Amino acid sequence: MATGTRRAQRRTEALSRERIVEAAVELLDAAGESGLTFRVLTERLATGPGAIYWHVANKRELLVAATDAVVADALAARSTGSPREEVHAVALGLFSAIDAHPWLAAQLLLQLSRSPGGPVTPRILESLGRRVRALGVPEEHWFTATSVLMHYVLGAAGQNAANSQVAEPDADRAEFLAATAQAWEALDPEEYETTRLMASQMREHNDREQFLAGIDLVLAGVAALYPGGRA
Amino acid sequence: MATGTRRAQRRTEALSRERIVEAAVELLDAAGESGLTFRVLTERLATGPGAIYWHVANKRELLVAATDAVVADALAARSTGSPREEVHAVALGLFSAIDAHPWLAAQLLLQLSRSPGGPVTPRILESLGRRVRALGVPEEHWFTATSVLMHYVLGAAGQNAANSQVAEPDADRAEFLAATAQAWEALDPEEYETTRLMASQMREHNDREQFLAGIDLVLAGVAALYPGGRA
DNA sequence: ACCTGAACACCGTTCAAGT
DNA sequence: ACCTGAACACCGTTCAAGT
Repeated sequence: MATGTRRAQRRTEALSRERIVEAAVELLDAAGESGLTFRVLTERLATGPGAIYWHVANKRELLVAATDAVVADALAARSTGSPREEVHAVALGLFSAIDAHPWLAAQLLLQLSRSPGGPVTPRILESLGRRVRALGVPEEHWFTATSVLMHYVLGAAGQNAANSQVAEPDADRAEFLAATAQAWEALDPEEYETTRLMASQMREHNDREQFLAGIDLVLAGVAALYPGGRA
Repeated sequence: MATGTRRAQRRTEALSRERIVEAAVELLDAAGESGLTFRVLTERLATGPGAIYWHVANKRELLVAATDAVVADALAARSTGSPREEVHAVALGLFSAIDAHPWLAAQLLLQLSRSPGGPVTPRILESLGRRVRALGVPEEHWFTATSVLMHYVLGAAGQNAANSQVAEPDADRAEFLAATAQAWEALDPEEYETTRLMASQMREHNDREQFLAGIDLVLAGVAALYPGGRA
């Protein structure tokens, strides 16, 4: 079940940027961002650091490439349906990818703000923006509507992923949620009245259904501001 | 204008957690997250690393404390007005704080997902959640509506902050936006048709007005789903 | 109780040298 | 063109020792 420690085996294949990125994703999946190290990567690929640096400029670029590879894969499936259904499909695709690769959320949020010229931002903007167009939003508001959608999708999916990130996917996930809810309920009743009341709501939250409720809230706003569209 | 290099001067005051956090914020403001180092911090405070570790458990805790201090300050002002106006005020307060402390965005996003039991998440949830309540949203939907609002506010503000982060606030900001827009316009016309069309929209975007347009989109969704509220 | 500072284990990155 | 591996500068953190 665990990714295990395979090393120095397939020395037959030559090193390539692709194989490096593939190994990077495996390391990230297995141990999170701190698990990706040139030392470990070097051992896994049975080479020296210089070999990796010949194919990749630096660690930042490697993280961008790993992120882009996973996102491209997550957005590859072409859905067909009403614009609303397609938005759901794209959002769930990203949700699932982040759930399967918990390190992805932080990388996406960082790269979105730090290097919007990189490959990842356009990929996500295009997938969502196309459906926003199809909803009948006027062109000058595409960017606003798409931005709201994108930030919610990534933020909420990231929050969800944190829950499964701890350890085993099932037992600890509920435990993590319960611990968070408890922390909120222990807050000062006067200063944090609303948060305390939201805690119970939060305890059984964070699955796909709750996630889509947020999407539909945004879509309701779109429909209200731009009537005549076809959701 | 620059924060400059003051060091080893005020040795009179004793070391305290407060002074350490204060110095940490200064270093983060001056040089971003990579500028906060125990070596530099140690020099600035004219002590050894052991002294800092006596007041603070580790670097993560120091970042949480620095983030919390800045956010608490940003949310301190009590606004009065319609729920919609108050949501605007809270959102702009966070927007301004992130603009003034560009490292804040990444920290908020990380802490939101990695440690929602920490002090920062409840602070933001409470500020926004209280106004969501006032909008007339039924209790079982407070969390959804507040989440959408929160993720958009932090995501969009973070994206905006990246623009001023580069160097000088004025000249380079427009330059950064233009470079991003150009990168998008250079994309493949078939695969990225919508992103290319959004590029021009994006070029003069990212100020307060555009930011608030996203907020109003969410509020329109709230009003549509829960009529009878008073925005 | 609070601080000192040398030491430890580790990191990303470079670069002369090989093939 | 592609790879090796020792070395460099730096990091967060620890801990015996001081006051």
